Amino acid sequence: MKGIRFRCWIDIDGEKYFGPGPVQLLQLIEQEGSLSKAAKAMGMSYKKAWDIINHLNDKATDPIVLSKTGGSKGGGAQLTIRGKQLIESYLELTSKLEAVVAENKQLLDLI
Amino acid sequence: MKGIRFRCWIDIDGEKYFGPGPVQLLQLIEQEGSLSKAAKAMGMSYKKAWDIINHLNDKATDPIVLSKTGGSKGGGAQLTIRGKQLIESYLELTSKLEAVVAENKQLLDLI
DNA sequence: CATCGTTATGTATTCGTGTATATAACGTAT
DNA sequence: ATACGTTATATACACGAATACATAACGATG
Repeated sequence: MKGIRFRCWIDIDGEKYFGPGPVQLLQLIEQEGSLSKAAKAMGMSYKKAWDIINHLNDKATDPIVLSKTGGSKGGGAQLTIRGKQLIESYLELTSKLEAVVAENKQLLDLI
Repeated sequence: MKGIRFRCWIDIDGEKYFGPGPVQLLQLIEQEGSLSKAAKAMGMSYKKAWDIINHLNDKATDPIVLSKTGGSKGGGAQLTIRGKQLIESYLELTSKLEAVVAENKQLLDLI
C-alpha cells in the first residue's frame, strides 16, 4: 500500500528539540501523571523518556514539565500551562499539514 | 536559533520509498548523467546511491532511472519522464507545506 | 584485444542510538 | 524507622544502519 507521510519538528541550534515522539510522551504524562508510566505506555525506556523531558525543560525559556520525587505515591510529573500550549499549537500545525497532504494524493499515481 | 522543520516522503508497504534524499540524488543524476558522479556530489557512497535507485525502480510500476554499462564513457544514467514528473510533483507538494509552516512560525514563541 | 570509467554486487567494519541494568535520592504514610 | 513507587543518574551492552573496501561485469573506442 502506498501513502504520503510527513514529520514536523522544532529545531534549536540545528538539533531536534520537539517532535512527534515528545508530543506523545507529553500527552501520556498528562494522562498518567507519571513519567515512568508514560514511558512504559509507549514502549520506551525510562531513561530515554527522562532524557527527552530533561532536554525539553533545559532548552526552553519556561519549563514544560514539573516533576517531584518522594511522597506516598513516590512522586509524579505533570505538564505546565506552557507544555499544554505547546502540544496544542503543534497539533494544530500538523493537522494543517495533513490537510495539504490529503489534497495532493494524486502524487501517488506516478508510482 | 529556533526553527520549524519538516520532512515529507512516500511510503510503500510501510517502508520509506521516496523522500528528500532520493530527490536530491535524482536531480544530480539529471544534471551529471552519472550515478557515481551524483553520489560523489552529495557526499554519499556509490553503493548507497545504487541501492536507492535500485529500490526506486524495483518498487515502481514504471522505471524512474535508466542506466547502461560499458561504452566509451563507461556508461551512465538518466531519468525517465516518470522520474522527472515525480521530482516535479514532489517539489510542488513540499513547497505548499513550506508555505503552511511559514504561516505558523508563532509556534516558536512558546519556547 | 587492452584500456577506461561506469554500473553492479557482496562483505567487513565502524559508529551512533536505544536498551538493559544498577544504584541513589526523595518524601509521605504506616 | 521501614517500606514503597517514583524521579534522577551513570555505565555497560546490543543492534541496526551507514560506510569503507573489494571485485566483477560491461561495451565502445583506439
